[in-house]
Amino acid sequence: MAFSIDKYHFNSESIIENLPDAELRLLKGAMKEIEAKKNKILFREGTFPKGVYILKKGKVKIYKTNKEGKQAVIYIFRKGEIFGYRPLLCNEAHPASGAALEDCRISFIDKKNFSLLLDQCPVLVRKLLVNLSHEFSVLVNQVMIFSQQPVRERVALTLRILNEKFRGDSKIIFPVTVNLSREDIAHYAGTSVETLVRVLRQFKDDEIIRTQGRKIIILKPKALEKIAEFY
Amino acid sequence: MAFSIDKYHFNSESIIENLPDAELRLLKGAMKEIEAKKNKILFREGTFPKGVYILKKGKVKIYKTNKEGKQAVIYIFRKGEIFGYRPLLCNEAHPASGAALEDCRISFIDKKNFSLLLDQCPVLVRKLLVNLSHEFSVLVNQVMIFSQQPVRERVALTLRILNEKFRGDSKIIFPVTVNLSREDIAHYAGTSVETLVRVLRQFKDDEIIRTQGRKIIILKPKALEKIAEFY
DNA sequence: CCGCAAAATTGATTTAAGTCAATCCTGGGA
DNA sequence: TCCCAGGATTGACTTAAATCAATTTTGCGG
Repeated sequence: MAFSIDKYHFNSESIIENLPDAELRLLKGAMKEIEAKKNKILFREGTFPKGVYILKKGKVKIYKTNKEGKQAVIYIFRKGEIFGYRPLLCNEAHPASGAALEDCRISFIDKKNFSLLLDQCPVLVRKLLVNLSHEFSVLVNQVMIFSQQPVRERVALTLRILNEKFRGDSKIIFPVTVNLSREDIAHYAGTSVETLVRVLRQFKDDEIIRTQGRKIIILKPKALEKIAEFY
Repeated sequence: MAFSIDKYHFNSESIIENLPDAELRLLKGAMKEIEAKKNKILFREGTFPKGVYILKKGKVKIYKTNKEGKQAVIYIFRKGEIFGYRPLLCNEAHPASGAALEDCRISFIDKKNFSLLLDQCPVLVRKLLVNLSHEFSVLVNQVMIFSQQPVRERVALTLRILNEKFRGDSKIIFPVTVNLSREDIAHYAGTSVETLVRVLRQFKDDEIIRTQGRKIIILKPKALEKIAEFY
């Protein structure tokens, strides 16, 4: 089976894009524009959701903190992605926290409006269902990787995913510059900072990546796919 | 935060239970009863879904196999649970395989009928959306655990989950007898058979569990929760 | 543009858990 | 009921990755 980034990437942008006019109007009407500075926490694990977020600019990380204070990054959202609606749908607390990795611009739909939207927009409901199904597959893949793959493979996959997250809108795929702390990357790959750095060094020696200060420039995303490929 | 098994357990039974009469009739009309002997593979990872399964009797494991042939058990379904509909909704291949752990009786709804059902049953669609949201939270928790927790904690949680899966319908909660191969349990906990057995030995010495042949009798599910609790 | 605290890197050491190997048990089939 | 192959268990050893510790780099705030 060939590598496909879709197995590890949600791409929820299409939800809003292909909505019928009537539903789109309702959706836009319910939106409120908000700003979030870098490091701003949008919601905390264990709290009940206040609404839905659609990211217009910037990046947001979803993470869990264990009792020793160690973080596990579950997912990173890029521009265009919609999030925070899941726990709202099933009336549960957020299973994880969300924080801005960069200065963000966000369209926010509050709980009440979102609930009304769901009643009035059957196409939206179906689209959310489809999206959630795909997101689920992504998580299944992630569980498998964490439970089975060694750190080199995990880091390779993480970088390949970040390549997707940090590439611009243009079709020119590389080289992509990833601007994220070693700590966040390590926690995304499920390893320690030191171990991450050692793997990065290997990749540098193999000329798969290059670094510029703390930025990582991905030279050969295909090579990363090859390392991460387990099927 | 107190331990709650719901964080690790889907409990999709309610989907069918509280459906309006009209939708329930449609659903029942679309169902076909099938049998599956122990070890029968219902669907294979990478193939396209043929329909939806509602488990009437027995247990089914969902698992992925990596290129070295090693399995990761993602989830175990018990009587009453509905599965296999996710990839159908988003038109994707199954991300994992499904196999009967015991002789099973299953209600099956084929792809075409299920699609018709979705168009005619808005309540069902909403219920599936809610269920999927909850399942997602469960997976998020699982990713965190695998990426951060040591093997003792993982095994404790796995046993606590199996306690839930193998308890009967009665409200008498314990002692529950878990009848599953060491291999399946190890793959569920994301460890090797030998390591699993060593942890089981500790739990036996601590009188948290007892074994009878290959069966595991869970004496103190609360103690397992305590070990598994990370929040 | 300078200083410095925080972040990144590298090296040394420890440790948790996997692997390999040998033996024991057990439950299903003849 | 007994046999025995596959499953479970235990012990010895290896290894991957975490932790600890010291040093270098970097980019932000004044």
